[in-house]
Amino acid sequence: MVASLLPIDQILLGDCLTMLAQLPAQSVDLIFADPPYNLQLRNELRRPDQTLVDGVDDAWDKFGDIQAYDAFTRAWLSECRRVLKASGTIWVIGSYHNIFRVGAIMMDLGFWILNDVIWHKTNPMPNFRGTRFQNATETLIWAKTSADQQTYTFNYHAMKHLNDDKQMQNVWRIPICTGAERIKVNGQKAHSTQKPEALLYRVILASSQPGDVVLDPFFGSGTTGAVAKKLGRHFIGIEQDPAYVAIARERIAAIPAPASAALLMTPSRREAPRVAFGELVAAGYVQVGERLYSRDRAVVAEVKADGHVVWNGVSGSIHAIAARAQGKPAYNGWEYWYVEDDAGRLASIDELRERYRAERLG
Amino acid sequence: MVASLLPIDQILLGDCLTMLAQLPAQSVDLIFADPPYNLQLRNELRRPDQTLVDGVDDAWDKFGDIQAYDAFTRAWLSECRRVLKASGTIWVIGSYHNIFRVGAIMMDLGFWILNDVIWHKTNPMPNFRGTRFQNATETLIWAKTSADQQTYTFNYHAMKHLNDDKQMQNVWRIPICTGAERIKVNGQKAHSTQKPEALLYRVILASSQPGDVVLDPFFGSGTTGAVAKKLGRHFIGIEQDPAYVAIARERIAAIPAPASAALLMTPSRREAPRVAFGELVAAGYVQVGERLYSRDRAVVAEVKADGHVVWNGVSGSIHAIAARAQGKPAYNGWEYWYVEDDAGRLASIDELRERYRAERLG
DNA sequence: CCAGATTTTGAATCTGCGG
DNA sequence: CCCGCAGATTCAAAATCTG
Repeated sequence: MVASLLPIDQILLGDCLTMLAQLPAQSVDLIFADPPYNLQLRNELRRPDQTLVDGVDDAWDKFGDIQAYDAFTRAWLSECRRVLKASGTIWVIGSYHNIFRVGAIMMDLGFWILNDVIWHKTNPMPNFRGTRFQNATETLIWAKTSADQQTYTFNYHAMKHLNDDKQMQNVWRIPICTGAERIKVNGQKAHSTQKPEALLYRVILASSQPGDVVLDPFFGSGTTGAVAKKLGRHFIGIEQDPAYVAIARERIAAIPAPASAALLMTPSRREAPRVAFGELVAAGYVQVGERLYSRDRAVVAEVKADGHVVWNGVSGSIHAIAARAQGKPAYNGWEYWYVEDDAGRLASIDELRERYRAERLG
Repeated sequence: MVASLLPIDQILLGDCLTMLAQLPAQSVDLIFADPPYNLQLRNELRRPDQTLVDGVDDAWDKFGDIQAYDAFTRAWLSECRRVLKASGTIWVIGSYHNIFRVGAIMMDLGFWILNDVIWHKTNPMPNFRGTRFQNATETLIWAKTSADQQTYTFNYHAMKHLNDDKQMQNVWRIPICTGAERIKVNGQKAHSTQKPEALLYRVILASSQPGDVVLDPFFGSGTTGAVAKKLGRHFIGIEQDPAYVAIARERIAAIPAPASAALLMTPSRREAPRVAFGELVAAGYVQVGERLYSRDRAVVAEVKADGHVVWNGVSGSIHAIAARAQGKPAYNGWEYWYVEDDAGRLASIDELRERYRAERLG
């Protein structure tokens, strides 16, 4: 739920640390942070045809020394940890110039890393000098607030669906932000490190629910806000440059209202209403005395009135008996047992449960 | 050149720090280090079929606390920096459990990072619990001894040739070590974390010359020595476990005199980029809530944010719903569904995929 | 002996709720 | 806090088995 005092769907103009300090503790569900990378470019870089590469030389990426960068990193990450709900998670993106320092500081502050996710760019800039491997990646760290944190949002099945129904890996092949998506002002890049919406799409879809509040303390051109709005999430942005704020406001305002909530959700099997096997018996979906079969019919059990089953004289839950019949320490009985229909075919009791849920539990 | 007092092509049995201290300063050309990752596994892990995962529970991966791990890391990296020639470079491999600490300490000691290289495993272990993204990577840091170091070995063209004559990226798709290459003792893994030779092949071929000395302070089963010998380099291994030393000695002794490098090369596999329908949604080629039509418009489905579609209240992949709508066991959804363009004409989603591939995947 | 089916396995910080 | 238990959860490649 949204706390009433939160500056929902707003961009706060000001210094990152100052503005973070004004947010209440444990108030946001998700944080995405794209901090300065502290690039240390020594000279201008030219392509083989001698044209100049337009690199990052913004004032916001200049720090006195590495200690100053560490201190700044520790400060904003500490504030983020305070502001994050107990159930929340944080994403931080960086490159090899800064991500190791960021990751070590996150661990020192108590964050517990869930994954390092590799953004593998499909169209990275070449290494013009032939002096190193082509740098085609940036790294995202996804973490919860502590090792002991019990629950956090991970829309496992949404990610699996996005990936052709196979478990999604921690390597994401996504193009850099170019073309119509890249915001330009007078023909120039409006922001030197604008992130692609496809990247935020995965971050937000994976680790938040519709209606959640997503905080981005380095809002820049507003990609986080734009995708949050498209996916029916609220956002809070912090940005110190008025020009970026103006660009982001205009960008987000132009986005139409999100699609219907149902299309934004991927229900988790874990959150489906729990059904005890005994409920199926009580409701007549399974009869007392009816036989349950393993898939190959080698194991046969009998249903008791209390929802337990009897096999070889042993009584127990569908799970306990399925485990015992296979000599395993545990087993999900819903996937093990079948009943015989009128035509003599086997039907899974998991399908019966699905039918019960649809017909009786809405 | 090889210093005469160096213990060339030998495995030194003993503690890593003690043995490193005995090596002369600026004496080796390349270091590859695979230190303990300090995994902190809390419970046993079982696969969905209840079989037990044989995890890493070796004594050598146990540290008192994170400070002890940092101190150890700083100590062996300092020694490595002393032992490395002014023209040498170092590789360190790790996972998200330790690589951020290792990277930060390397920077603190004065190492200058050249690349972070992602080992993208082609056959990683799944996340059996569905609680995170499948962890399919390990990270290598490649660094020179200081920012001011002028020269170092990088066989740019050898890498380019390995990669179908295109500049090699910092993402390497290599299988984990299995099959005949995986050393077994009494049918059990001889070492719990044996690295594939293909990985060391790239490391050594990229950053050393034939005749150079490659040092590995955590020698383990001796993959570094085996590949160094095959590629005509000298090695020095340090290993504290006599059992591992025996295994590595036998392994390396069985390797014949170096063959021509060309015979050892792993041909790079070119894979046609697989595109999930969800990618088109994430990239805005199809909108959330947009309608998909069968060719005759008799079947209409709606697009969800996760790339599944909804038809008659049933949700599933484009393939599953296309099959279901036709009463078939399976169907290729790419050939079944169409979207309506601005002029009201139907356009195949397969054409959209083609356009996406051309525009986004190069 | 071969093709196809089945089983095995891997550096993993891997559950949640109620009593 | 601990304990018990329902029940959700896997992919690619190699090895082994079967017909």
